[in-house]
Amino acid sequence: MHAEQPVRTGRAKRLPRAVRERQIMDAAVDVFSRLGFHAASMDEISEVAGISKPMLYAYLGSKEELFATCIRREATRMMEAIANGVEAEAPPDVQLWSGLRAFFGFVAENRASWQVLHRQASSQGGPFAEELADMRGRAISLVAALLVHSADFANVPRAGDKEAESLAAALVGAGESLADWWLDNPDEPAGVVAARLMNLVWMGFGDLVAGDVWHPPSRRTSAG
Amino acid sequence: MHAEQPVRTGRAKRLPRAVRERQIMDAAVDVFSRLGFHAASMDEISEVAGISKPMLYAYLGSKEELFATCIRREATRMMEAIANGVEAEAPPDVQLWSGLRAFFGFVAENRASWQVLHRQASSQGGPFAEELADMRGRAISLVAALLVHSADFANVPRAGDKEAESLAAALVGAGESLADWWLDNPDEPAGVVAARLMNLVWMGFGDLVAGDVWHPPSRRTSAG
DNA sequence: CGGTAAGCCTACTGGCGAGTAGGTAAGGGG
DNA sequence: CCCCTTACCTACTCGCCAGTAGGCTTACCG
Repeated sequence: MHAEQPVRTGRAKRLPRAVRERQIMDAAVDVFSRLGFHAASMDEISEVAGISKPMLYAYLGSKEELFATCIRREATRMMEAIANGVEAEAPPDVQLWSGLRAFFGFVAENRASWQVLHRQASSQGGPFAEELADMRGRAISLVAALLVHSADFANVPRAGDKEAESLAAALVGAGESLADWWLDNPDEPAGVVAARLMNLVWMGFGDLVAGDVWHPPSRRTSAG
Repeated sequence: MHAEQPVRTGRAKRLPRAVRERQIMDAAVDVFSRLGFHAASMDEISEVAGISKPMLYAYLGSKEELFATCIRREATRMMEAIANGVEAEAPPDVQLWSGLRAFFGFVAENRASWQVLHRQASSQGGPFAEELADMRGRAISLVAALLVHSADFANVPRAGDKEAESLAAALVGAGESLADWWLDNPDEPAGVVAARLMNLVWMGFGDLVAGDVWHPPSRRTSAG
């Protein structure tokens, strides 16, 4: 978690704009993630950021603009983390596995980012939902493409696009939900949780209850 | 969807309390589902309900109480719909299948209820989250129990409770997410969407891309 | 060592919305 | 037919919060 320093007695130290903007964004993500868009006040954000309210407006514009900017930044961070984690040249199951691991790794180290993305953004009807739905749509498309590629890979007639997309939506939702559950039950490392989801979606309950599980290929990459 | 009559010119007709309370609850679910808790105003709810604001307070208490009551009512309705749909004496896969079908059927016919439950309630930090998390927890426990039962059924050493619970959380999340996706892509009937999720979680991608699919019992005879 | 611009502040306004005070109709039992 | 309880209303108060006006201070550049 972040440990913002709310010690704001008197005037704040003079800092270059870029640095302040970063601080403000960090504070905003923190507050939005805890309280949600409406319940969060610009006063509180400015306090957490360690500056006064007019600075918020001078640098980041209105509350809505600030929130949208937060979503965009955090969404980009997450997508990049996942993209960096995926082993693009590996077979489909390993691609999915590496993607899941990267996702849970990101959530583990960015709880606030995750909360702001998953809970807050999706429940506000404003222009934020677009921003968020857009990123979510890209994630779903990515997974859907992977599914279609899996079918090609296995020399099986590819399913309809709608079917792949709906399955991808279900998988993305399962990941989100499991991430939420994990925040409430943080006993186990990211890899274990990711492996569970991998087994669920790749093997299915039918195989799991029969004792068949999916294993990652024996470690070929030292990066693991 | 509901078609509330906002024709409120002058005094409302005199009605017994129970009937009014019902109308108010319907209006509240409608407005909360569209706007979320904070953005919804008591003025708008009273207007949609066709009565004046003090009646809200006289009958349903504060805004928070009203919201909590809405969640409780809709959650109960949904759980009952699912419980009625599940074939309790059937084998595990059929139980899961019938449960999924009941769930998607409920969502299809109660969009507003679903929105209020899934999006609004979970994102408010207040006492509502408890109400909602409670029901969601019951749903997850139910699914987890089904999973454990599946393992017993198949004579396989049962997995840890944590494992079953996390898998159940993933499944519930997949259902929620797929339901949301479905609302944006309402081309297909509930049964088809339910069948997709059933296949995903029971067979897994690994089997699906290999061409193995799960069929409901009526058609299973020809497959075996 | 001044001038100026960038960074920062205190102290307000204005509106929206939760919740209430206090009063008016309408049905129903005596 | 009259009264009283229950249903219902208009018209407020009051606090919170987004957004702003207008002024102070400090670093850097010439």
